[in-house]
Amino acid sequence: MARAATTTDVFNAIAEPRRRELIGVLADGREYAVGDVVLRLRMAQPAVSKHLGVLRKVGVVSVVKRGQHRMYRLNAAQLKPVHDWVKAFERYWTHQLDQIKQRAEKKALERLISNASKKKEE
Amino acid sequence: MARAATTTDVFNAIAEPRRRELIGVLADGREYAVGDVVLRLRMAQPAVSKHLGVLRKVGVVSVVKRGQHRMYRLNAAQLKPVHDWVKAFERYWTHQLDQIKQRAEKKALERLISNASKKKEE
DNA sequence: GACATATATTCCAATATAGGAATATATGTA
DNA sequence: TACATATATTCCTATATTGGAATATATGTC
Repeated sequence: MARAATTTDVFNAIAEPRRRELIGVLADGREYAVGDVVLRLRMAQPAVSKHLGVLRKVGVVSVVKRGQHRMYRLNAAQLKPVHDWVKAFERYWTHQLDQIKQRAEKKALERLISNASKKKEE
Repeated sequence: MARAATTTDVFNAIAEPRRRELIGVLADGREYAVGDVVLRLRMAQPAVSKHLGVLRKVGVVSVVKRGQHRMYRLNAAQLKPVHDWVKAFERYWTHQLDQIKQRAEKKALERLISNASKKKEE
């Protein structure tokens, strides 16, 4: 089996950094024509069209035609699954200094143990 | 250019659902041998080893040898970039009912406008 | 040493990609 | 109609992937 298509789900779609940049441009909630994005990101037009196509397929952006322009708008709600998933790990880095210290000490201890066992094994 | 390697960064690494499942197993912060994960997820052993290898390369898990076992542990802090990125869009879905209503109305209005302009263009 | 267990690595196949270049398709305008 | 603008699509190439099967590499135990 090959790697899952980028259009499989949001996780695959946002793995590509250019697409995250695209989303960044649309992040203010306003609609943008393809050309606007091309100018802002200085990306080739076909690249922008293709990336927007991927984002559209997973529902992260929506399009409406207006004259010869296609106006793209962010559909941020589709990013929620990513947020939900990663939010579960929030506590590992939000808990303040004392926690960080605790973890540093724990890590140092683990390193000692790890090194000790490595030496034994070599 | 081909798609970026899965080991390029966390975003690419977590795009694969099996790897998110792996992370899910390690989510309690305890360490697990490869065999433990194989049993829990009923995945083939080589698959587990490979996926853990990817996660290790991007720093999401760490390993220590212990006897014939390799104990993997989650390094959740490495997931922070994902959290930071997606957190910027939080407001789009966390704001309560009245906000959702507002958005629905806005959307309905936009749809009217969009349809109107579509009709003009056809 | 012989054998079992735990894990990693290699080889294979099929597949989807991203970018670039060229081209096609609308649409607007004179 | 002819031309310009905006956008999408097609074709190309190089590359990395995932899973499976087989195999290699520790390590533990008798």
